[in-house]
Amino acid sequence: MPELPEVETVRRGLQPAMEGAVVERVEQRRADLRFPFPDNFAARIEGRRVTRLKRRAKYLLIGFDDGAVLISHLGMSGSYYVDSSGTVNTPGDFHHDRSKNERHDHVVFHLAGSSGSARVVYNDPRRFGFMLLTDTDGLDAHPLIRDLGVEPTGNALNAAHLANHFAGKKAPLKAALLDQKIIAGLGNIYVCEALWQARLSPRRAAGSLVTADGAPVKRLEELTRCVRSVIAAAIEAGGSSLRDHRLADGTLGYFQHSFNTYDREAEPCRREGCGGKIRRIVQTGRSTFYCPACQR
DNA sequence: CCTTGAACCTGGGCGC
DNA sequence: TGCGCCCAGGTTCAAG
Repeated sequence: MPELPEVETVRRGLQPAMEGAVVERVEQRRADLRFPFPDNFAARIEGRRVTRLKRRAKYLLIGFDDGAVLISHLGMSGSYYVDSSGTVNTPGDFHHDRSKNERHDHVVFHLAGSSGSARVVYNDPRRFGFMLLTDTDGLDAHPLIRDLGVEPTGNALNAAHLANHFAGKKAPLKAALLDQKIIAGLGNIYVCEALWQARLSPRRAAGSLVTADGAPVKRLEELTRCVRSVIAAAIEAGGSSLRDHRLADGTLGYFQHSFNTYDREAEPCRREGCGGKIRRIVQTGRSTFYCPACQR
């Protein structure tokens, strides 16, 4: 469940259980996910206190009291869940049926916190996710972090930044917005949704939104606002829950009910007075959903 | 430089 | 019921 809003939702869900807690034991149940685990992975974390839970783009960053940082990426199917049944006040509502998935519980963090013990479990059927270790000082220079573009939250994302990167680009807007070196954290769903909001065709060349002297045109400013608002709304809704993925606290995000394009092929466009039909095309090997009638 | 396609994995849905 | 095919929220690497 992994675009930026989902990872941010995971971060918020894990924070109460993890921040300030001591990792007493780590069960690493296989040698690799997408990449091999770091050498002595469990040993390097056991006994450490979690100081901070952060996020950069789609990366979850778990900081420890010795300066170590665990970089966790959820790939396509990674998820975390918290089992706090050792605590006094157990919500108890997260005990949904996980039986068929348990064989994909690859890592279990056993935590001791101020309010009792908890297990944080990482589950990932397709194993496109991974965990790596670095340290706070080296984090910004880490190859996975170094080249990331701006966060689509906050002020870093603005039309001038996009104009710089879009100028002269023939690549379609869909591809340009998915490029993590320009904006970090957008994925297939939210790119489709932002383009619908901005009434822009995913097939339009990115460079067509930049003037000859490199300035953003009005519609690029509008696109910037749409990207920011779609991401903000999705975070607010707790992300999207597809294919029954759960959030860290066992609940479901509900932004999928707000989709205007994603997975709505042949359904009517929801724009007032448009009357068009959502179409599915394939761009760079991935589905794009859009309304050819109102997105130009 | 750029764009495209395949690869990495498992599981769910659909047509036959 | 079963099999084969297509599809899935991501990223990387090779080839043209």
